[in-house]
Amino acid sequence: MARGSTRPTSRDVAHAAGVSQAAVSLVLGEKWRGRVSEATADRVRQAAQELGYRPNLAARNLRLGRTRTVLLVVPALTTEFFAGVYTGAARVAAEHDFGVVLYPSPQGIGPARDPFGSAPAALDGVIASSMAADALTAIHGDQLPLVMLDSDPDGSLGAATVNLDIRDGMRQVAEHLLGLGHRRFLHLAADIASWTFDIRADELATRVSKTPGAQVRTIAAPITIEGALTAAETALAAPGPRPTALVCDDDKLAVGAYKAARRLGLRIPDDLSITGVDDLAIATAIDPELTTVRLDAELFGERGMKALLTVLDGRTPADGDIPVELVVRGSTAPPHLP
Amino acid sequence: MARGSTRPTSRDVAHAAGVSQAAVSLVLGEKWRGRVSEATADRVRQAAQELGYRPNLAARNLRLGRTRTVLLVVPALTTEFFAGVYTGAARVAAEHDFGVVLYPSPQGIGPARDPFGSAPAALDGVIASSMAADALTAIHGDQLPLVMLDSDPDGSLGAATVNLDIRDGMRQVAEHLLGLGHRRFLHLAADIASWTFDIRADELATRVSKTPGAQVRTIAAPITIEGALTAAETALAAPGPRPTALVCDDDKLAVGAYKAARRLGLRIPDDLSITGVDDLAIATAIDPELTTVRLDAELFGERGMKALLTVLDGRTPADGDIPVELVVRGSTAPPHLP
DNA sequence: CCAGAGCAGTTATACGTAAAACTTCGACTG
DNA sequence: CAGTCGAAGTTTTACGTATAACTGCTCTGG
Repeated sequence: MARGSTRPTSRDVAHAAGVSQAAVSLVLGEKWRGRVSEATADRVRQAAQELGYRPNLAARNLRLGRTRTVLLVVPALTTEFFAGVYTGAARVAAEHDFGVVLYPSPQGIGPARDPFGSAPAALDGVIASSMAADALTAIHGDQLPLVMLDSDPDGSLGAATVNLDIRDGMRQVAEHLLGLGHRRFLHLAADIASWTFDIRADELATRVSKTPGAQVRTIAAPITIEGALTAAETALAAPGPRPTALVCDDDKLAVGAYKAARRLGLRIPDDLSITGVDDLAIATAIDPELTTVRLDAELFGERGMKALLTVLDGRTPADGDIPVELVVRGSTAPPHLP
Repeated sequence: MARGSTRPTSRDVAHAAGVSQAAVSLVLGEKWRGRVSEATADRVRQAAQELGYRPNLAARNLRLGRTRTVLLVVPALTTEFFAGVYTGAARVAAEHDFGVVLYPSPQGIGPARDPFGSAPAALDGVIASSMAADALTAIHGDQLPLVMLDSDPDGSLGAATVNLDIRDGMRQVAEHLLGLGHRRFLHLAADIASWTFDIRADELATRVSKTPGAQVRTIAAPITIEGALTAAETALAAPGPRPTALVCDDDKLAVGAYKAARRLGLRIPDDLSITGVDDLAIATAIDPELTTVRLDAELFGERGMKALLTVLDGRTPADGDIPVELVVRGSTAPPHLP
């Protein structure tokens, strides 16, 4: 109060309590057992309370060389999926007295100024989605303990990986549709180079090729409703026998596919079965509701944070993919025989 | 390199370049005009490059007492709306060499450990959505320069405000529906206490009450599809004359209303006209497409950041609401006469 | 009666940076 | 030729914290 408008420091608290700055640090750091008397500790806490003291993080971070803060790098925040990942990661972080800061890979902001350009000094580690891998170089995460989400375990040198078992998810989709009798597949793929999408394509192709008479064609589209709409419309309107099942890499693409089908006068699921991946809110907002692979985003975030904490602890995280589950709804049915 | 695995400091660079640490700071801080010769500056830059030097942010922040980092506080990241706000804010921030960090008001994480508990020392300012006002106390934003988004200009003591002209948006909705001939309105309101929703209710009630024979009933629901579905279903199934127009506080609520209508066998827009607010992706994903009030989220973020920069500059930001626009689509039509 | 051991603190230092204040030296001015 | 000035640095200090190392002081056991 006496020093104008600057925030009180531990020295101010010390002065108010009639002790040294070191004593304040000991008491507030909960490291005072056997060093400071109960009575003095009370005085210190009282003084800190009255002055509204809060430690200066910059100073603490400098002193300790650690920040108990990790960065979560995600693709542009376009869906609630990464909101779930954040929630899970933040929950586990809180249990270990860590904080999580979000860095959505900026669209159109460019590398002009990246807020974490020199952040390795201010962060203890990074959790990054492989879909935002491009942002990683800008962030210089190389110097930091790093956990990759949904990334090729072999390709990510040294970094720990936490993956959803998306291969199994795609297996479930393929078996569901093949079991219904579908043979002509169209795969509406995301046009992003990422392990998680490569796996989808690979698994679908593998399963289909094992079934006699079944075939799959793949088209790529940007993960936006409009992009998917355009791509699906041209593919479905193409000459030759029309596919009876449209497998989409995620729910957004599926929504675009719905719109394409509507434009072409195709009925779902009678003329065309459609599946997605994610199980976002839109999956049940559309009519008919979407058959899709449910991904547990929160668990994904939790596992990512736990893995990072393990790395920070100097140990190697055990791996093991996170199971996923096919949710069958109204957008899939046996194909109409021509 | 010689010092083991620790990151190089400005002192290491100085040693490598054969100058003092101060010289390094001058050169790299671009403050060396007339203080250091061109040749020496080159040597310093070269050495920094070779060592891979990057300044320690904690030390810099401590020294300067500023961080050029602001915090954006948003409600739980459930829609792409706040992704747009972030994008806009980050773009303006980048132009001024600032960084933006996201703090999604945690759901279910509780105040156990909030990563910004003592952050005032590590942040220069805060931009907060009024929908996340509860998180603000946890963040102790009171001590920091603060800009509120969509908050009551009178109620937010001292803090600057940036608002969407949502009152005008609701006026457009009301006039559109009244013009179509609707007289029995149901208002599906968000159950969050926030200026931006209060204004919606107030404006709608005002406009409707000015029209002879028109009336509006209001029900509140959580801003989730399920919550809206339940609330809308009970309200629409209630005895008495059914409303012909359902005005929703945002697009998510509208999606819930669509599902309720579908369950009750009501056709949109023949039996029921529905409107939303936001113009999210789902607005055009559903069938029929939703008549809604388009909010320019990116512009909102830009204006918020600009206002904060003005405050940080010691000046008072000029206000002026951001215009919004009604987008008429297929979910509204004249009421069927009974 | 004195060595040693707790107790209850204090003093001093380091983290890495930015910048104010100082130094050195040659060139120029009156 | 004394004095001044500018260039090109260097030395020093401060930011606020955490903690290692130190200081008295009081007991206690042998």
